Amino acid sequence: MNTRPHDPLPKNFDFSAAEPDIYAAWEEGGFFRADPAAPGESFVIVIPPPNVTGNLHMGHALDVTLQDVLTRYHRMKGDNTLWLPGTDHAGIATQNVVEKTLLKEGTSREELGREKFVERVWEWKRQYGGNIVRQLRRLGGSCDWSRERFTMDEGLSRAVREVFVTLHEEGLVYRGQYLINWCPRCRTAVSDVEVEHENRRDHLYYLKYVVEPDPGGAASSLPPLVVATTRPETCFGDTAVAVNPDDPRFGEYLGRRVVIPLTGRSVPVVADAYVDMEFGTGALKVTPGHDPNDFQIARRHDLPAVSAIDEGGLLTGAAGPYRGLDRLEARPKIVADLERAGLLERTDPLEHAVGVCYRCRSVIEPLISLQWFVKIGSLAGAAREAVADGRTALVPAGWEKTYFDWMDNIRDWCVSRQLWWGHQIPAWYCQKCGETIVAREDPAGCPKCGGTELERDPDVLDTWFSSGLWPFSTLGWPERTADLARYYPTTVLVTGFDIIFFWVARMMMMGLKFMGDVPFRTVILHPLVRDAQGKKMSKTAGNVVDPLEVIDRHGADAFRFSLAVQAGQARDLRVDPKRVEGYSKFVNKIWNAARLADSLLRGGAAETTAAATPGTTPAAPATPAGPGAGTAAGTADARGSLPDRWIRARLNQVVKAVGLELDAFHTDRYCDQLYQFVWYEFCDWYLELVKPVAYGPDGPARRAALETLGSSFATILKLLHPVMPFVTEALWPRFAPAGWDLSPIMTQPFPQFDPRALDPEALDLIQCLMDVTRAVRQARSDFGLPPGAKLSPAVQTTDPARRNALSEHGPLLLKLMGAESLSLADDETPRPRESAVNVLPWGQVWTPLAGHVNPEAELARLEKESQKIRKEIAAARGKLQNPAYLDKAPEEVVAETREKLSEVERKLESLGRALELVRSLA
RNA sequence: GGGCGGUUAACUCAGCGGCUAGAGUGCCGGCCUUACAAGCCGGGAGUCGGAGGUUCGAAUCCUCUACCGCCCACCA
Repeated sequence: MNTRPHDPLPKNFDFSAAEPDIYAAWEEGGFFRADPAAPGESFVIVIPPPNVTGNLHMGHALDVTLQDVLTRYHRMKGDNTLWLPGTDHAGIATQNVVEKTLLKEGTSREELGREKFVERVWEWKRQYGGNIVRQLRRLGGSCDWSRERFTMDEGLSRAVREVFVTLHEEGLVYRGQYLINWCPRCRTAVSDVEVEHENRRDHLYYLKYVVEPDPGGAASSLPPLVVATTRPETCFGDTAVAVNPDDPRFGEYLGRRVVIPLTGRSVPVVADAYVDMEFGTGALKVTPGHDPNDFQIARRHDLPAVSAIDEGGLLTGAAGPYRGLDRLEARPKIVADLERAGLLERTDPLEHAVGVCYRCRSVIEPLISLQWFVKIGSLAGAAREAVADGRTALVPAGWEKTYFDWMDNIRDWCVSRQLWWGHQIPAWYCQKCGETIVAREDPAGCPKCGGTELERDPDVLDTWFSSGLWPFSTLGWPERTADLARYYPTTVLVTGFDIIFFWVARMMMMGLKFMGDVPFRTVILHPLVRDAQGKKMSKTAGNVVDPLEVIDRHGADAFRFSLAVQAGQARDLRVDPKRVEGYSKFVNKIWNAARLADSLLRGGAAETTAAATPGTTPAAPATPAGPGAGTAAGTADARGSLPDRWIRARLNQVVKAVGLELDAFHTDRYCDQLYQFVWYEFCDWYLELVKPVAYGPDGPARRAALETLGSSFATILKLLHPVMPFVTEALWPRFAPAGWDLSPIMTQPFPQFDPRALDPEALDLIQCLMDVTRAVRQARSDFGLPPGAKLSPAVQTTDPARRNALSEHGPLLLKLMGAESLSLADDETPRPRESAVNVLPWGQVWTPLAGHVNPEAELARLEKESQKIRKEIAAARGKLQNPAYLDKAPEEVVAETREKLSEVERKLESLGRALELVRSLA
């Protein structure tokens, strides 16, 4: 069993066939499961629970990808890693969905009754609730499914009840009659954050309130009081007209009564400083039952509240003949009637914001209602403090201000909802004595009067009440479980910034209150997903890109990579299928590099060339350690060939860099660095450098090279695994180290930086080989040398190390630059007459042009280059002649400038010689 | 009304006090070189939104300003 696959890799990665099998193997292997008893530092993420009825959208995909990258990284690092998944019951949203299907069936929740309806929702949940969870698996999410939770499962419901009762005991939960936000469509109260404001073009109506005769019965000589309002239909709820006490225009009206138009009812004129003299007419109709400001004014003046609009959004009996009309339909009728009665002075256009329900977009109706509230002051204060003092960090930190502003201006949280789907409020009312009982266990009787006729509060709690407990309720609270002890506080929360108030803030409050500690150390607020044009994705706009379709088309790895590489500090992330396609090429690149490496390691050439030599001993397996392990010292031979030394040194640098990026949660830079390195260094240079050796005769040198090839590719796969779990897992069996025990790559240790494995010499010399190769390629391209032209370039340099490297790797270079021979020259060597010159900091490259010479063109080229260099010299000299610069700039910077200056001066000198020669030809 | 973000190559973005401002895509020219044409090689391309200021040095920090976007908000 413990054998490597021997068959050649297929030409392409068949991700659609491989992904499900790989995922199933991970899951069956139990590799996602966390063990609180295991050693290691804890790394914990709780998933932002998607709605049970939901389908995977781009926002989830981004969220899950980022969490999975971090989770896989920390798991490989050896941390005790838990990623806890689950779903949210999503009160209104879910209830709406089920109600819609009932409607199609020709019935309704009212017809079914509460019990049957709730049972229907559970049924729905059982049937479709698994959808979203299956879809998370398609993305490769390595969640610990054994710990999957649902906000309405038994344990979490207990936690909700415990929290509610405790808060009630402490006086932090109360019930009362206040003006709240009401959605007439959902027929429930909603909290402040659930109201969104939309700017609308509307009208300001000027209504005449006729002054009532004074108590003596004499008709008033005062003209009618004109009041401006956007909502004439609420006038039936007016209980006063208010003016500013300092407003000289209305002094005579104070204390008088005015008649509400269309009603005959009269109300007092009161003075209140709230009234803005500048706005409208300076007189404000006071409607305490339907406006938050008016509600406040009414409290100050002890005015009654009249409800003119009911919970269905219909006008009440207070509206007389208009009773039963919808508030929005009533307005034009009322305006017409006012006009007819001569009580409408005029109408002005006005743009203002109206509140709408964030779920159904209906206009929110403020009305007075008996609801449950959470007293928020102390909770918000603690939550604010925890971010202010750094116990929890928001990333990017710019969000802190938003968070503080919200916490500072927060009002009590209305938590009761007139829904059936959710956690029913644990409150009972004694029908005999009216006592309210809030209890952990269902009460049998009234503790006050002993009455047994109790009625339970029909309302349920705001969905966000239970999600606010998510970081500890999912770990078993209020039980003192091993999970809770080990995994709370969680390490990082990854979510979109759109739910800072809804969710993040509430978790902060609840975590601090009930666990005595913050729920997470870091909150990563990632961008919101937009379409390719930057527009919000929405069903109505028709620009929704389905993540599952993208995965079907390009594979999960390419999709994940495209999300992770774009998830920087910006606020928008544009999902463009073309871009995903671009990264699918990267997956293909990796696959093909693997094909090459694999075929070489298996002892033959690629299968596209000659057949593999039968019986050849497979290459020595890769070493398990990271790059360069144990090779810091020793002779050149012991360190291996120059390309070997170089790739190990580079890989070591990359290991360090990407580790730092991931530790700082910069998945974008982690991805970008790997992309650059794998494609433009490993594939474009290293693999090309290895080929001649690998295809050459067998021997110690070849074997050493193959060993480096195998181990470095294995390292690359491990580095890529967090973001590209599938393709790396699929390839792993080919590159796993000796003693391979069938354990998957996801359980391998993440490569570690080796501070001893630096090799600046190798980096420098390979750079030199690259420079020469590029110079010759450039000359070939610039002068249009035919593809078959035989070139015999020369490199002029006196640097012994470089001369050495060039002569040693001459044959190798010839292939890369398509030349016939390469010769070395020194300062004494005369330059061949017909040749292109590339000036490098340490020498020149001469490429003979063999009849393709065009001295004028080259002259122009060299002159252009010398212009550029002159400018650089001037800049560097200017700096070094500036005493302020020498005085104030850091030493390293000055040293760099000096070095730079001598380099460009050398270059210019060298260029000067070249120019001279070309001029003599031209 | 208050706050936040963006403005860098044709497009999408990175860089956020010091290398000649980068990458991907696109574009132009040349290659079917035996891992990959989903590829290779070479190339052109930007007064870093505008105006001031701080600094030896600014795309980067400060002030003002223009446009685009987002969030919060009890002027009816």
